[in-house]
Amino acid sequence: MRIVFMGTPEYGVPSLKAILSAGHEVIGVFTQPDKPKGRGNKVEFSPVKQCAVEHGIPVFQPKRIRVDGVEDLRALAPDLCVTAAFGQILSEEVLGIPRFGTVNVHASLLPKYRGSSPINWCIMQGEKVTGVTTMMTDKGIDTGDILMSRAVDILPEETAGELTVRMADVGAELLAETLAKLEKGTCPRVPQDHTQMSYFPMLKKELGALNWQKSAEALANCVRGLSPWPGAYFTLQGEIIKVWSVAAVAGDADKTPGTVLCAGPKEGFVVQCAEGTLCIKEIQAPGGKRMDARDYLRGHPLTTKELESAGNING
RNA sequence: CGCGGGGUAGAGCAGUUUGGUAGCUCGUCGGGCUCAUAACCCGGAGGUCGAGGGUUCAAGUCCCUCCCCCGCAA
Repeated sequence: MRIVFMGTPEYGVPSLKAILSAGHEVIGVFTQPDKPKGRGNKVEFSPVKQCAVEHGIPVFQPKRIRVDGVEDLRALAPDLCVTAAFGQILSEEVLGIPRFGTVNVHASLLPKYRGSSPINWCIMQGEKVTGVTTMMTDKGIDTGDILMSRAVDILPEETAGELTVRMADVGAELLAETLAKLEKGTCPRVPQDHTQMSYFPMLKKELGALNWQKSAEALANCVRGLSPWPGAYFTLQGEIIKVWSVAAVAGDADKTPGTVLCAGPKEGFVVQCAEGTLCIKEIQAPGGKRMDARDYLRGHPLTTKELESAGNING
């Protein structure tokens, strides 16, 4: 088939490669425009664009595909469009261009976890299992008919970043199978059970503020689910401390949530939560690099006063 | 040339403003004390202060160049 692929971050790359190695003709790749990125504001290609360039595939980078990408897409006259974390919403006009429609590789078991960051939200909600779903895109957000899906276990300590890498591969496999079945005309297609749906919004920085009024368990999920981006954090002595890894410990110390129970190179860094206590393992101070919380405390000792007053440490 | 923080002992930091023989916490090694310890006491090793050049009687500290790390914004 003549396929147009749309995707942007790392997550989409395995899917693009899967389409290619399945022998399909990828006649164009749409990806987000190049933007100055990172330190020094250097312009960098998106991972998907990089892959496309390596394979000599024409790249299109409209600011808004439904406005200034329509003509390019129409000119390509694709049989099918495939999207995987493209980052733009397709209009009905765009969806109407490919003969056989548009297939999306979504990183959740639909109709649960619709939205742009399903992997993060699954972990934050404490899910043990998630999955990938291939679906026909329609005008709603992740509301189209389901083609195929495959479950993926969420490992106990797994971060969103790590899980994303695995999901991208599973998604690529599932996509290959879906395309094969579509070609043969044997692909299942069932509408979503909209009564079972859930939708989660885009990630915001503020989501990472650790709220000690929650349980240690919930906070641990939050840290995992927001790693590596946007990251969880709390403030200490006026500085934002990014939290990379923690461990929820059962048992209460009968203190106000937010109280630092201990903080030292030997004792470790433990904070009282609404339920249970949270051992803070890896942190990162402004301008510094990621390090063991105990290493940080060697150079930044907390006074007894700070140790005993709740509220000195908060989101 | 987007904004900013930083590179000092194995680890984390102070010291740089007001140049003058390098310090703290921890680890490590040796010894001691204790039923015991994330405990305590005594002693020791370990640093070309990111690199190069300059100013000076004297540079971690002042000036110039370069390399590397990190955060924000996007």
